[in-house]
Amino acid sequence: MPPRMIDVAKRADVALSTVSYALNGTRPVSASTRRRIMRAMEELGYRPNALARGLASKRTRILALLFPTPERGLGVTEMEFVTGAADAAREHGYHLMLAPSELRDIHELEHLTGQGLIDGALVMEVRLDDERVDLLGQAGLPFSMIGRTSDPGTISYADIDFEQTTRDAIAHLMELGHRCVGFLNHSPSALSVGYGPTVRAAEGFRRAASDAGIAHIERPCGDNAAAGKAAFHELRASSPELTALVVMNERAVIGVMNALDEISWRVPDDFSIVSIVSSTRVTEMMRPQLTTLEPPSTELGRLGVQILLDQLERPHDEPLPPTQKLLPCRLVVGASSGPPPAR
Amino acid sequence: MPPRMIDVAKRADVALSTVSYALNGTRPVSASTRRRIMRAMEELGYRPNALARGLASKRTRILALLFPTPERGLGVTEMEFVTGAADAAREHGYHLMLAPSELRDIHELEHLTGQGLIDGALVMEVRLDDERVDLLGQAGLPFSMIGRTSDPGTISYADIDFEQTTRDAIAHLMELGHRCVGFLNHSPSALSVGYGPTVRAAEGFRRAASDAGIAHIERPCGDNAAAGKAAFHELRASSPELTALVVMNERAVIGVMNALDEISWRVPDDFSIVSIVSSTRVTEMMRPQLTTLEPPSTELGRLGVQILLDQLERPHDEPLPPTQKLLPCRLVVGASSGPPPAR
DNA sequence: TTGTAAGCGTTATCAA
DNA sequence: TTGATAACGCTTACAA
Repeated sequence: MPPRMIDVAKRADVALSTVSYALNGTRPVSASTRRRIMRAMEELGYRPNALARGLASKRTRILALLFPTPERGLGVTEMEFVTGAADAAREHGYHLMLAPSELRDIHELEHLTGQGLIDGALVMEVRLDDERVDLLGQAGLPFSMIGRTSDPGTISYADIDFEQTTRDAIAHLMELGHRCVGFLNHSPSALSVGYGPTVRAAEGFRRAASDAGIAHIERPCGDNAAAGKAAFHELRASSPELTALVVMNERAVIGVMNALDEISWRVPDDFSIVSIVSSTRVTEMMRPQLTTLEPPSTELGRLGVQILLDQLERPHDEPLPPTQKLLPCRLVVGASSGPPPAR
Repeated sequence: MPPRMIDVAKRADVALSTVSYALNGTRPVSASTRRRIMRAMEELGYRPNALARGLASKRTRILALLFPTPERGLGVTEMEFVTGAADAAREHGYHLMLAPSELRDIHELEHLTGQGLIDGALVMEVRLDDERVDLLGQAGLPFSMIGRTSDPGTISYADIDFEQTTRDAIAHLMELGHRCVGFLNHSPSALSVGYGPTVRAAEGFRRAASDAGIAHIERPCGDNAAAGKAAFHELRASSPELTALVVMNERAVIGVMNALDEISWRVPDDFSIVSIVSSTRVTEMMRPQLTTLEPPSTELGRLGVQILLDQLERPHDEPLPPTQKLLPCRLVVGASSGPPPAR
């Protein structure tokens, strides 16, 4: 029912193929015929059929976004990955398809790649050792990651610079005078499955603390308020000299605040808190507003797509050096960090 | 390079079409040939090409999710719409494509619908009067809404029951003894562009208050803490008898809490707050934890897809009564609502 | 129950 | 600079 290319061709009085060439610029077309063709297209309200085009050209201009949906649901940061990626894709004339892939059903991934529906994939929530990445590699499907495996090799990625982020958090606290800073991480299970951010933040903190010449006290912590509260109490019992905490756990940090309340410590007078890799959308909701190292989530989403498209649109014979980028978090000073108490 | 249907046919020693019929169940195939075909498919690792299938059958099994990205970004609730929709789509063997559509670029929508790429669309963030909805209607593309226009007619939708939600909020507060309850809504601009939830919540609150025989005091409010704070002070100045506030504005509610702090009022002893249509993911982060009417976001996303698929998979000759569903929010009692003070 | 063949709407090769 | 026409990989009448 919608006009086809042949209809345009007839109306412009040219061959079908000429319309195709005019449309794609794959071959020179004289200015006058091009004009006629364009007019015909306008008049008919012609839109090229994406399926037919994809079938014939073997390029669909569709990208897949692989995102697992963890038990707890996704947060603001993840939403920003998605919108950033979707925006970037659109700007480049691509579509973004959502592929909710649990790590378990690798079959769905095979299904997806085998369908010939997508030109490439963007992988979110990457683990240090990630089957999906292996599979995509085997499938020969171009892809990039938001995050990275332990050994990315020649795979392109955009990730947060956790080394820098933990360093910045410690530096901020040391400038304020703190000399004993703890680190509250994500859950033990995130750590044990090798979730990238969890592992790298721990390593980064360790190194940064050691470089700064301060003791490093760290703990994983369940992703909920109760766990955060318990963790704080334990941390304080075992390390009473602690004057500040770097927290990479949005759900637990509230528990820490509650624990402080319980012992009538005020933030930041008696204790300082810096939340890392958490959106200000969230930390603004807390009182006092948390000092935060905010991840460039939207930017990471955009970058992930750009990196992928670089691969896709590079001529196949050229060498393709992977693009691997680490972006820093931005320090947003709130009201949860101040000089240590004179105890 | 990947195996095609003809390869399967040859290996199973049947005609190409028989493979197709076996695959789709469009026509009876004897058990034995079907077995041979299945085996051949397995052995070859055959995956049907989605593009070719779509081109020939005029059905792609791809759904579009239309979501505008407002200035402030999307929140947890919106993310849940997305994951719910994506999950439901996958369960039914469909793909979900993200179409970040600003209201302005109606052209992109035309582009999308004209491409023959999608079977139907799911529209998010619907306004009372929404061009996108009009356009989809004209384009003849099946679609459903999460939310609804002022006059949905025969368009299928799943939306929050704002009437019920505001009623529940007021009922909760009245049970506690409150007799003068105010309502803090979204921004004036959301109201003026006719954003569905904003308008309906206001209407719902008005009716519920009137039915309950209490005064209704309401105000729109900018989506940020400063505006929330100012709004509270103004509200209190003009209506000093207020003992509680129903708030449908996640970003402003923190400002209200700050304002209460300023005048040394404690929550809930001196003043109660009920946050409506906001995720517990967010209200759990606040101290005291807010009493909330939590929207069934994931469910709405799922339902939106199901409703759409009902339309799509119904035989075209049958009459198709639209499915229009309103879902209630769930009351989660936190620590921000209690009996009114004995002033 | 199975086979044959005509599309589906493009791209891209080969000629002119 | 342009035109025919063979793929692309499948669905679906129409025949047998």
